[in-house]
Amino acid sequence: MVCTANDLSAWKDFPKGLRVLLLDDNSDSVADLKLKLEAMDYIVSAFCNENEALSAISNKPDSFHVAIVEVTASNSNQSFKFLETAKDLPTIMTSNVHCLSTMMKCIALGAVEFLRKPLSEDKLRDIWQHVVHKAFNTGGSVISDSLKPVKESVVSMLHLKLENGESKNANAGNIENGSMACANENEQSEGSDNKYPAPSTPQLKQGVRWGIDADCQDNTNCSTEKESMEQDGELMQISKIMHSMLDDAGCQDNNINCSTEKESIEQDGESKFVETTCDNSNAEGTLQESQPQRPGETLVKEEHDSNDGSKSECDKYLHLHHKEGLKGSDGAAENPSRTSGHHRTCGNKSNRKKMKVDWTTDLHKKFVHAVEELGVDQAIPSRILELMKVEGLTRHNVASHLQKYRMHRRHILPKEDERRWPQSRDQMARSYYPHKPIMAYPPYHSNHMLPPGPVYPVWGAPNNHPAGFPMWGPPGYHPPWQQAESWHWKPYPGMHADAWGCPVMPPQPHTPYSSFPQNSSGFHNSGMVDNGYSMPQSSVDLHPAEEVIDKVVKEAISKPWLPLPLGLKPPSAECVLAELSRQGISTVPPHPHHINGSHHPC
DNA sequence: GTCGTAATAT
DNA sequence: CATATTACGA
Repeated sequence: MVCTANDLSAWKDFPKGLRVLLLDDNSDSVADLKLKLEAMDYIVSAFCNENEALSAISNKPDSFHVAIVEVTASNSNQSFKFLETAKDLPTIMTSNVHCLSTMMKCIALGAVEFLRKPLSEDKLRDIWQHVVHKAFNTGGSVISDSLKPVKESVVSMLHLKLENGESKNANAGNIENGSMACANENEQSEGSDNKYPAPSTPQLKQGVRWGIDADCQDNTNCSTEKESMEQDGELMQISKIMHSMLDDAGCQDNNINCSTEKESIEQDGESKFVETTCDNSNAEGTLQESQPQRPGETLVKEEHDSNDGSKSECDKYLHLHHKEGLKGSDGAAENPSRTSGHHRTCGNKSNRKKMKVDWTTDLHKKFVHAVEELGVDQAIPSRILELMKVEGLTRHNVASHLQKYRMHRRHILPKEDERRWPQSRDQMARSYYPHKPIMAYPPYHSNHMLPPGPVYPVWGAPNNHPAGFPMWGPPGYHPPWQQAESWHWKPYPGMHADAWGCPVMPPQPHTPYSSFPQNSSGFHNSGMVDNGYSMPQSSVDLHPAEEVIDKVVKEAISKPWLPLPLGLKPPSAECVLAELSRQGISTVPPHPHHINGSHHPC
């Protein structure tokens, strides 16, 4: 066993106290069995007569947890009668007669198992499984008091297992809350022989299996592979129980959804999903637009995706509720379907896993907004995540999105810059001056600057969204400051046309970067190249400066093959050589300015 | 451990 | 395709 010492101790006497009804016409056989069972700490009540046994259970239905009944050619009818009568008692049939039809009949009549005689200790040792099985398969609410302790013990043991063992799943602690209504975390098991009160409530018959899943009602998946395999080793059993519990927990935990089949539930705290899926919590349909639970808060919702029954696969997608209707914003338009679509998709079984975030317009807006608030350079996943306040989003999601976001910006901005400061390329390349024209380019520049024909791939191509909006488009609303969302390509339709000529920027007087540097006096020419010193003040806050510049430079250097900015003529080889030699000659330019001046030759 | 990045997987 | 995941370096 994979148990640790603790586990072993826990398991060791687990069955202790379980009451076994033994029925066998042969007194010798009975005595033998009784001894064996008692040696295993079962409490045995032996009967050699069906009637006695029947009366015993009828008088005290909850006196036993499990029964072992021998069936012989001669007493078969009585045995069957017992079986039928004691339906609520897990009954193991045993016989020397290994007749298939007899075995079949026993099982058909409700026997939980048929054991061939002789009954070795190995066969007897684990009969408790049936008790546990029953305990866990009884409708959660109806579980008998007598079975509760059993369940509790099992849960406790599983706890140990979970905690000590490999799969420490966060939910472990909650297991009992979820599925097992009655379980408690106490480890009370050992000790008295009466640990397990006999069953008092007639319970369901075997059929129900993992009824525990009750919570996950609508889902077919929930029951997926619960095939029956009663007599497997305890590992099997445990495994099943664990799964069941975990599933259950999953269903309840409204944070978690489906996972792919990677049963690993570890899933650390990071990813949680908001809308739970077990369709219990809140019907998204209802509240979706009505009102955000928290202002500005966005929920992410899942979409059941391809959860074909068989596969446990069940990717969900996060969606935000468009509750915060930004007016008219594109948001509304985009996939409405999802919003109200199906919710359910309970994360059944093992599925609680990765979800895809659907970066809808609104969600993206939030993202952008967060980025803006943080400042482009200070926007880091964790902070963004905080600002976004979108449940269910993980840092990874944001990081991933941020990565993409940055890439796009990089692609676009740099070009603009270069256009603006044509020469910069050479200069920078020479490591002249990393120093920037401080004028960080206002993010939105990109909007305007974009070449009429998208030279570069545009991020949120309209096709993405049904609505036809580029997700990036900041259609109506612009966050206070820079619209970093320059992402979108055409925030201001029509305006961008003049990319070059006029910065058609949205009126943003207060914006740090209110005007385009391009024309403005020496912006790049003089200022930038040289010591970042001189210029800086003018541009004041232009924070983006350094970082951005670096990026630009990097880009230019690393991707010389990219089209040069408009109006920029690639430096001729001569030019470059000349420049180099010049520098070489001049050695270290005493004064940066000097160098600058010499720069323009091209 | 987070963050950024790129490669890769889904 | 858009994202997620992973791995690696900082």
